[in-house]
Amino acid sequence: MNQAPKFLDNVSVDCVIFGFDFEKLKVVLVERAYDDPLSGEIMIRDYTLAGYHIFQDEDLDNAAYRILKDRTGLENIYLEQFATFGKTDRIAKEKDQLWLKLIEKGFADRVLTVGYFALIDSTKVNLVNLNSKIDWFPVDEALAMDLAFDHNEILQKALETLRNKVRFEPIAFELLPERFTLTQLQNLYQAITGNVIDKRNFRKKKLQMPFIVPLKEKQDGVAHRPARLFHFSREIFDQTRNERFGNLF
Amino acid sequence: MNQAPKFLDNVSVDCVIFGFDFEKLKVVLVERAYDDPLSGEIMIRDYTLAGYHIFQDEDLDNAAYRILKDRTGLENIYLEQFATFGKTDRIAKEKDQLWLKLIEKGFADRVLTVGYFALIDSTKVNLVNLNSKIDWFPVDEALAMDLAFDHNEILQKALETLRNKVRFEPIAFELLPERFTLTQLQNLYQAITGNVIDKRNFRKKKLQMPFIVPLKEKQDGVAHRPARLFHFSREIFDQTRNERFGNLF
DNA sequence: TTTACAAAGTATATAAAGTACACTAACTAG
DNA sequence: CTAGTTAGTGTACTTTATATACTTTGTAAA
Repeated sequence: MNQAPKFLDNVSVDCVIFGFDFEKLKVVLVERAYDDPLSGEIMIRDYTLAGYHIFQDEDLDNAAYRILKDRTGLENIYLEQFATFGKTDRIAKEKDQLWLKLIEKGFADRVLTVGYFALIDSTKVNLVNLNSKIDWFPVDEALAMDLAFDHNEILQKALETLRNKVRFEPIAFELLPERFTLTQLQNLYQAITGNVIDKRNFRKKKLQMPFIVPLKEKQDGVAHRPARLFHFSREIFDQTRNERFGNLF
Repeated sequence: MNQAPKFLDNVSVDCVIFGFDFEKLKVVLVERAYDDPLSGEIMIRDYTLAGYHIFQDEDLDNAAYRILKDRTGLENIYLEQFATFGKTDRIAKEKDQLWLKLIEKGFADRVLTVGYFALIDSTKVNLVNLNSKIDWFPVDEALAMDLAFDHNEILQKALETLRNKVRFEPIAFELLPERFTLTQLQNLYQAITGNVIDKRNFRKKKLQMPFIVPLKEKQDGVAHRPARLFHFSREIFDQTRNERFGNLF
């Protein structure tokens, strides 16, 4: 509205970047801090998702990829749009208004944001500080924090989408290194869904999925019997996919 | 950008309104027509989804509900946001540019649109002409037409979302009258998914779902043995829902 | 009132998938 | 060589999915 026409006025993108540390599901948050330059008083200190505005001549999906690359250095990452948030009061909290006044001057007061979630192998990434501190947080902790804007809601929805999708699509592998053990995979599913899974049944089922291919290598550097490594073959998955059609409510 | 600040500049909403005529899945399309006022030559004559701009002080979801009410007169309809479309060239086709120049003067040249799909009992609705003709079209025919803007893509994505969701959530009932026969339900599933379903297995399964409750009434006015009527009880569904957790890729 | 038509309604056997459950094997570290 | 830790495995049972064809019940027309 009152900005050089470099960005779209009423829309932004927020990325929920998920990772897995072999124990818990994690998410990338960016610190939002403002200290009064005179008194030094802490006025705002909290966290946001990784978001940004959209350039005029930029495809929506590309804006999300750009944010992801800027923050993680990574390209060719699993990235999926999951929802758009457009309540009129989504940036109306007091601290958010203060922030917009102090820092992000000149943007419209009505901004919808398009939410994307990314799944990354967090063993491969070094988060990039662009002026603001950035770090991994356990998703459950992040949800218990008072995040900026409506980012709690966005994170919650991203998590729900992930929980649902992981049941029907082979996307969990995006959160693991290329070579992983079945225990790691099981722990990942447990971390995402919050359910406890029976080990023998889990392994039986995975072992009969042809796209989960056993490798000759085993883990090393562990102080116990090393586990066999596996990898997920998308080629085999695509070839053998069969759309069971049981459920139909 | 160059409009009184009544609408958001860079965002709109499009509704994919699905219905079912007991044979095929249908969708509401709105005619987009422009005849040269001098020569009378037909310059544009095609169809769009039901869309509109978003008011400054209007929640995104409400914009979708408003569009739905304006076009169908109905409230309390099943409505779900499914995706946001933001390619830079999504309104760049020649006829779309012509349309924007002739009719929708003054809107930004970069507009993202948030897609919603609605499921309505089409026996209950009279579509409302607001200047433009509006009608039901079989979804397969609509997809074969050259719709305005990127509306083919939007419709396609809506259909995919519906096809997926109908397998895991009891939403198909939204497309039927309150009281329906099992054959109607089966035809609906077949229309949505494109699959043929075995009658005996289908009925066996439905009859053991406690939330599909048989009524005493039967069909009438049919020239053959009348079928028993059923209705879907959301209360029973909510009480008896059990989240099976088998699939886990 | 009989007959033809049309859709409703029904059962069983087999295969596949999900679930519950506890011990032995292999490796490392001290 | 012993203790500690995780890897790895099989069976019985239950539930769900799938394949398959004939009888019943109503209307309409002869």
